[in-house]
Amino acid sequence: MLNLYNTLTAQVEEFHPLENNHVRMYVCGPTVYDYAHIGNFRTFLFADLLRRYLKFKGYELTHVMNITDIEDKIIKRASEEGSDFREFTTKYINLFFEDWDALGLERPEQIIRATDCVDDMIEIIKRLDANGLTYQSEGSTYYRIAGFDGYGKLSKINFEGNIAGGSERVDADEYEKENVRDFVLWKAAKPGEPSWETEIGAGRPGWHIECSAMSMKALGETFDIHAGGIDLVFPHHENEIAQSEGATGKPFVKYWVHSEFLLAEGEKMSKSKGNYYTVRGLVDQGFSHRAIRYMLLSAQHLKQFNFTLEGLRGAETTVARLQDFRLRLREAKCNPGSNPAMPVLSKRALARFEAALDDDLNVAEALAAIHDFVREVNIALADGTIKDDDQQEMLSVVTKFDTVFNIFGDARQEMLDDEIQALVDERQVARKAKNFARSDEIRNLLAEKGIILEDTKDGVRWKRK
RNA sequence: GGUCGCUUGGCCGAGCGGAUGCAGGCAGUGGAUUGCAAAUCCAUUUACACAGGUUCGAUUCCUGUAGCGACCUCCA
Repeated sequence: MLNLYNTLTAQVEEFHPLENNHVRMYVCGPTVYDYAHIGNFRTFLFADLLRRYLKFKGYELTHVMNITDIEDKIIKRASEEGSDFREFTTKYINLFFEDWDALGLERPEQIIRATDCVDDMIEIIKRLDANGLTYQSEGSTYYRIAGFDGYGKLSKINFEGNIAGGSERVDADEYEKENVRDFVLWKAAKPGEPSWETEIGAGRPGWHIECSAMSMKALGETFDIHAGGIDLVFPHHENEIAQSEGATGKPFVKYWVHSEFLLAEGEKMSKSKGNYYTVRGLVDQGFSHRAIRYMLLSAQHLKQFNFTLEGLRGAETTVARLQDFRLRLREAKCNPGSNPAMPVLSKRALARFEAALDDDLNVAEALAAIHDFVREVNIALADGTIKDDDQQEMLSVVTKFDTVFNIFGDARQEMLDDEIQALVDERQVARKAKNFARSDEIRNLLAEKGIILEDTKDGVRWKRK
């Protein structure tokens, strides 16, 4: 049984889908005005892990993600570039999914652009209006939070002792509002900005309305899981609840799950501090996507996690070890038959793996189960105690682990080109003849070409640096 | 100003009131293995921020201090 910490109830709860075996999940996606950074991807990788684990548990899944493609920064940057905002955002959406795919995330069943759902937003605003939860001011439409009883139930903010704008992040662009915490649903059109002609006037969507519209359109008025970064709890998700429940009168989401912030070199990532990392920036430095994936997944989502380059170097080694392991296991020449000790070993590893992830996605413990399994199988491979049938079973265990983590890499062995193969063969001949001078010479030569050799009892193996 | 979280060995990170594992990974060191390597395996170095308190016993609970971080309408 999967247990998850639910921000709404502030406790760990057993997960039960609302509808039989079908899980409906919504994840707040990117705002596309720049390259995504690794902090963004921590959240998406967390959602990917949850997604994959739900499927591992046998649930059917409908996972929806939005793309925010209309917003102040987008408008500003697009106009600085002199491009249409739609073209501008399309460019960054494509770049975003290049990173997404390279990091081995599965695509959600539906990906929706905010600007493709303007009609749905208007419908919700009209319903809110009918329920007396909106008011107009200077051409914009606002949400009146005083009219919604449950306001604050997610973030549990004590509004009494709080100073609106106390965070120094004051919005300079203030409109006339009845209450400082009221938020805009529909912003009045301004000259030079994109806008839509609608029943409630010309304008563009507020930040929060898109997620209510898209999630309910794709998943229904009540669904199972809503995920996102911790910073979205307030005000974004609080306001989504106000909008959705204010419109429908039904509970919006059963389980709210949030991932904590990623720190870099011990501090909040920021461009000015020089600890700001993008996926492609790290790849340019020679790091692999798989190591980045491993690293960002290696700490539980409710913990702040400190990203360091040293740690990433370590992840690189770890991930190479896992890939080596899978390859070695696949290629091992085992004797026929089976060893009854082996299934015991894999059952124990899988049980530990699942128990760990059931415990609010304790990835550290799940990875420990994987690493211990790898070591135990390495020993069995060296001893020759692993037989043909076991080999297949062990490989399928690895595959099971990997459906959730996707960190072992591709076990397919590519072919060497003829010239290199000839060198490898020549070296084998030299070794048989105990001509080690020539043998080492060839090994060094291949190393320069980026080919690392391993002499094993089953023959020579090679891999690329 | 209000609310909250974290602090574990060189680094990243689990975990628990003491009885058979002071996880796991990375780095280092020593060893096994290897023609030598690589890979693998084995061993291993003052670990639980600081000061009090509760307890027979605390790294694990409580209080305070310090540092770091989060939210209080840009933010994953």
